[in-house]
Amino acid sequence: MYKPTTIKDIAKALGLSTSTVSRALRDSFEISEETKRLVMDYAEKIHYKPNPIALSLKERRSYSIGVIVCEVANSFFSQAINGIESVAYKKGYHVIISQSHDAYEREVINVQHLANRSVDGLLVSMSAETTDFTHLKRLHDEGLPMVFFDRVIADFKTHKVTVNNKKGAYEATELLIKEGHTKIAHLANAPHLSITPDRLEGYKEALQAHGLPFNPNYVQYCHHGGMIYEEVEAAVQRILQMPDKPDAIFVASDRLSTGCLTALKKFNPGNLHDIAIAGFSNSDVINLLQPSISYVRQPAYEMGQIATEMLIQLIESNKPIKEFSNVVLDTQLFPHNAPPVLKAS
Amino acid sequence: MYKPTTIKDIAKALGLSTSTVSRALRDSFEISEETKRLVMDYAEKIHYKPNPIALSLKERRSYSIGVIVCEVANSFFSQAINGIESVAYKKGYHVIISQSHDAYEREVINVQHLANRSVDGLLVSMSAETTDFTHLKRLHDEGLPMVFFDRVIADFKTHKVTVNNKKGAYEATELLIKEGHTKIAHLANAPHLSITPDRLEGYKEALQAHGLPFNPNYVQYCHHGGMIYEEVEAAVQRILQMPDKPDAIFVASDRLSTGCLTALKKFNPGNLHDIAIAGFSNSDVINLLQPSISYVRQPAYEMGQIATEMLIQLIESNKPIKEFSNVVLDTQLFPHNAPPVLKAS
DNA sequence: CTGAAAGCGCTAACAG
DNA sequence: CTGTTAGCGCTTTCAG
Repeated sequence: MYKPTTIKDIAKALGLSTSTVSRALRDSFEISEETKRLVMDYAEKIHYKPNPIALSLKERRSYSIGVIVCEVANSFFSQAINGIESVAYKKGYHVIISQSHDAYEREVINVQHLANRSVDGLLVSMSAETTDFTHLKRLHDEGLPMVFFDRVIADFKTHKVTVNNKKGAYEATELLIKEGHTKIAHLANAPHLSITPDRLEGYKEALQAHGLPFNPNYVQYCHHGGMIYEEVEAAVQRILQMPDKPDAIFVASDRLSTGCLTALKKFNPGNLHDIAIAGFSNSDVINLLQPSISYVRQPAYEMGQIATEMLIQLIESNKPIKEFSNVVLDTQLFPHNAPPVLKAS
Repeated sequence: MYKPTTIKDIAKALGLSTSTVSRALRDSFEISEETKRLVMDYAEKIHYKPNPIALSLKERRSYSIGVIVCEVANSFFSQAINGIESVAYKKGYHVIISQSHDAYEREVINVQHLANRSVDGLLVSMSAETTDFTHLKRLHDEGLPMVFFDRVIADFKTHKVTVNNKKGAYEATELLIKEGHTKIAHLANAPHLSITPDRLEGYKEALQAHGLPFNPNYVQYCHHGGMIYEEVEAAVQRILQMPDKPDAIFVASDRLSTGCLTALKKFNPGNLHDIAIAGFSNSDVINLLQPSISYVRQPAYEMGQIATEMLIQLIESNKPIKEFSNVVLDTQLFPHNAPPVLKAS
């Protein structure tokens, strides 16, 4: 059994009291240099490390923050996590990641698991399935700091970090229009996700601005956000089989974009450039894909950083915060013939 | 400030002692049904949740395991993490992920951070830069359970989970040979990583088995394992500019594979099928890449699962374990014209 | 059946 | 300058 050395061991070995040892280790001014040296040297020698759990219990905080995303095996989220981690570690916090796999039940369990006082705050991106927010609301009401990013909840009084989804969608759709496409379908994410209506709106506005009709049948939803490939394939198939077959698709997310390409490759192997694609994606191999696609990239790393800074500020503030900000960053559009981005952050 | 309810609050509210409440909550046989009901109902009503930190302090364990990988934004590792998470959560453990970014210093800091009694065990995949293992050795000697996966340390007495790297490399190289290539270069990972000599060996053996000469110049190392794109690009450039220019490349890892393709696309835009590629990769969009490549896939999810099961077994064993196993799984080869894998696990 | 008290490792008044 | 004591939330003897 792992039995780490404690302050008591040092005290006993040196014939001092635990409080003296504690103070010496924290370099307190009320301890003689001589004793400090003695204690420090001995602690060093036996590789003493304070027990963070005891500290947490005393200080009533764990210096850890929980992150809940749908999955880490997704470029957007893994980049966001890199951003989260970079500021968390810099400020002395651990990061505990958990995945909802876009399932409501998993989300509830994980949130419960993380909460219970084992994290000081939560960074949340909603699962695609979730429509009931009481599990989060309750914890938030009890005082657990939370910051939402990417997939947010509209009426939740806390900080949020998102991108301008409407604008990103508008630009992607407009690009397709400018390339000469007129029958543009939209492969959409789960309907109740915050990002879904925003992106739909941008898509619609771009059509309207360029005098193209909006055809509701052209919008196909994927309720599992691409987590189930078959669902994406079915949606793509519906699009391909429409009487008035689209000549382009605007795709609403990373996983949907790759799923869509896979499906197109399956249904249309000889004729990949039959349909143009523009979609949200943070993949770092997007430039290597075939058929080549235009894509909207979100500043995932920065989003993670900002959300974490906000959360830590919330955690470390001693007066209750009533004013919440909603940071909205811009996306970046990469037409499919643009030079490749060589490095993902 | 977040102030969760404690057992004391319940005791006070109900006019009981804390020990009675504690026992009632754990459904102890020595508490009357009536009292139990009273306590349970009230606890439910105020959403009482035991403080896991206090529990950890008492039980001297945290029910959390630390994972250290180079980065999560890498298909192999994010899939492995999914496997880790799936068994960890099932057995009631939290997973704390940290990334070394293939830098020695980060690895040391993170391992220290995780250890110190805040995790019950460690799941480790070495950083590409690390050559000194004392930070891990010491913790292990002090009794912290550890399991290595993928990138292991040869002389470290603990459980390990790897794939048959030599065989995977052999098969990939052989495939290139069977396709008619005779001048096969090898884009290799950092030299001191365990997987590097193994994969090099498989490459060499395949050449030899088919009567091809081994040309040491054909082996180009990337000391940062692809984390720095420029390094990969330079290596690819050296390969392309060789007097006896190779007609194929066997690439040793995920990040190198995509980096290699990006570089080829840059140097050779018109002539992508000039050089055939076969490489290790767990990307789920590999079938969409252009130029298309053959790839060796590792059972990342299973590796994560097995490693975690072993670790938890180590943690929960009360007698010290002296016999360690080295699980070696098989890789799977996908020729570049094979039907696509539709779902990543 | 229930309560009082000790202790997990650490810090922080409070005394000397 | 150093020691004693109490307490963070919880479980667990040990006493009733």
